[in-house]
Amino acid sequence: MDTSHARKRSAVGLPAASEVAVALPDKRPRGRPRKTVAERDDGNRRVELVHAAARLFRRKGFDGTSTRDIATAVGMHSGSPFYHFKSKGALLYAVMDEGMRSATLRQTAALELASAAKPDAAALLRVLVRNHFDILLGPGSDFIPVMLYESRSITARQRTSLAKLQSDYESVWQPVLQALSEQGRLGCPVKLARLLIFGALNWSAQWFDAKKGASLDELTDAAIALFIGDDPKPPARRVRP
Amino acid sequence: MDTSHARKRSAVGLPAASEVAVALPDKRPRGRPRKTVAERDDGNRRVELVHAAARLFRRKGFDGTSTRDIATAVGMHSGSPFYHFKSKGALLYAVMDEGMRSATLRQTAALELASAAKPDAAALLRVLVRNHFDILLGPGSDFIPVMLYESRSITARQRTSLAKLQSDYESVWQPVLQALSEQGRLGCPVKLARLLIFGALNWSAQWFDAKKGASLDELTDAAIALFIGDDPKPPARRVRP
DNA sequence: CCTACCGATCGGTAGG
DNA sequence: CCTACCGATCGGTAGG
Repeated sequence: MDTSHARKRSAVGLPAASEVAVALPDKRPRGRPRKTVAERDDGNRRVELVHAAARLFRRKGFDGTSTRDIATAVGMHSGSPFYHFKSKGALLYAVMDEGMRSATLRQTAALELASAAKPDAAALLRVLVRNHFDILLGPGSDFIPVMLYESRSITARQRTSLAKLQSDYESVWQPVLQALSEQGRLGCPVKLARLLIFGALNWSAQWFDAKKGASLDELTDAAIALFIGDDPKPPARRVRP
Repeated sequence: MDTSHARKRSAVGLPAASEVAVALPDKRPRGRPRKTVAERDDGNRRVELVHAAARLFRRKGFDGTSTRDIATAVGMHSGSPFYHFKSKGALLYAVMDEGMRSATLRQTAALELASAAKPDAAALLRVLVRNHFDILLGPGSDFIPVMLYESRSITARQRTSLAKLQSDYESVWQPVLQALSEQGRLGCPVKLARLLIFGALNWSAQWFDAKKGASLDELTDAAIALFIGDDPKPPARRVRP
């Protein structure tokens, strides 16, 4: 995990004009030192911006975050984010796009891994739910909450693109829910079940506190038990004695 | 339902200065006509402001709504809302406070009404869920969504007051959930069940569309079936043949 | 990516 | 509740 966006540019930049005093004699290699290729500006300043934006958009909302806030968070000056993104809205969309793609990839991988054990549908749902909680509440989990709670601020065109990504994410769940429904363990139509279940999970972003209350494992147990009943499931494993 | 906030004040106000030409001779009863007592300004301009604020805060968010937007919505000029509320944040809190009090009152009344029939806990849960959907998605239902999705913008002190009101609302549900839990129909601890159920319900504010898809009755059936299983429940009643 | 800046908008207030 | 206004802040841009 890259945490380099914590450094402040100004701390290693040129001295302020006021410190340079009058005019320097015209030596050749003066001014801003040319960066050796890919030394500082290896192009993932863009990635840093997206991460900082995700964190701030989540904490203060899109409208409550200024592009200056974001610039400051990565040690840039106020106009510089617009060198990387043509607008504040483009930054928001980048957060959402990255969040959705990464979430779908993680779920697909988790499902593939779990499939080796020939699990039943309930076990697969458990995998999806547990992963969903991790995506939503785990470390560095600002992207999906922003996606969920700031979608009001994207354009119609962006909304269309995002709907495609959301549908990709849903389609990972679809066969699992379908199987459970056919086993009579869902209690209501698949489509409504998906919406209600996503709601129950997504809402946790509003109240979950990693430092107290249930763990993500306990949360997963509770959700599965609530949705598909008290069927075969491992005894509640508690980490602390 | 009062819809008078749709009228524009300017349409019945004084002509603009440019239309009055030079100086009028000093007749006595000129200028703004004195309103007969309680004719226009019967003090519920405040209520209109809260309603307009609720609608706008929901549609555009707190930070995305200007006090000028709200003033315009009720036919006031830009500074006038501050005659009724000392700040924009006070308006937000008024929306949330009103929303929570009204929700708790409605649920308490519904529960009292239903209790006449000596219903079991599942039937009571159905009443609460159905009412919750109505509060959240029915006509004029902007207050609770604002409360749910804009709480980031209130002060710590306001948050404390609001927590009390939220706890009042939860305590209406508590005995019902407790009873279901004791009957072994909940599948997980009451506290987690409440959080997950509220999540499933509250999330509907993000996707529910009154003009298509399930009705509130169907939604209620689905939610109950998902949470407490396929137990005694009336056959799904469809309005359309 | 910085510097310097622009026009627009915002919450809020004084004084009537 | 209106009028007239203020200082602050905002997204964004030109020009380097």
